[in-house]
Amino acid sequence: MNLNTMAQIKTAIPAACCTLNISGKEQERLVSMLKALGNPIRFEIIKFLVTHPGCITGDIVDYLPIAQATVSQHLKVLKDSAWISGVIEGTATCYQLDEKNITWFRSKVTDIF
Amino acid sequence: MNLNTMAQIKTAIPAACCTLNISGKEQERLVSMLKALGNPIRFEIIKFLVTHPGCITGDIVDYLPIAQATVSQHLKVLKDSAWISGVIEGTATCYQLDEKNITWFRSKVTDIF
DNA sequence: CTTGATTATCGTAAAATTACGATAAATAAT
DNA sequence: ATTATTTATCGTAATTTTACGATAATCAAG
Repeated sequence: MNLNTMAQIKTAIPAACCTLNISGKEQERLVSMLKALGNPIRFEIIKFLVTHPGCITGDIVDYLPIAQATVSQHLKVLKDSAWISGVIEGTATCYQLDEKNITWFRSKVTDIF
Repeated sequence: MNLNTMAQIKTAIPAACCTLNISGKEQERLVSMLKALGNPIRFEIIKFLVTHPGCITGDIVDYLPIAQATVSQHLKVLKDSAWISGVIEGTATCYQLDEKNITWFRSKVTDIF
């Protein structure tokens, strides 16, 4: 195959703006993170944690217009998808961004898009 | 405020790995895109379109293990969130990635994460 | 030990999503 | 004109998500 043929192929099948070169468990993990963040309340929680690292559940409950039980449920989704981690401190739980996984998310998105 | 005070603040409130500097309509748009992509079937459709640009609905239906009506519904979600665009060609519809919006998505993610 | 504070979980209701078959609409082919 | 092809939409069922109050569990404070 010479350069001319390559050029023809490039004309026939234009290069996409992204590769989406991902599969298997990595893809599942990424889709899970996308799904978790694709909710307005959970997105706000992540934003809040940027400016309030190590805050406790009650702080987030005070900030949001929804019930404590619902906030706890959203926190669980964010924890399960590895956006955040929680550290039990006495009777409270301190939450913070899971920087390692967020870095992974960022690099995966920039890799495949 | 001198450098010493700055250092103290930096110790007290460590810089987060991300800024999440987004709000309003932009945030809504991003959350909508995240939500749409946070579904295994729709993620597969986007992957398929990378290697099959301009393919028609029927091609995607053949590729996926779900009914035509369901595929059409997923395509609508992807269209509404601007991941893809469709061009009617006779009785068929050709779909392709919405490169402009995908580029916007990529740059927003790299901006705020 | 009792009380108060904090949070996760349970049970459940409401809303949204996902899925399908059937059908309609639009165009192409005969 | 009739028939075939293709896709979107409608109606609806099943599943999942989201939300809430009530409760249980855990620890701190008195």
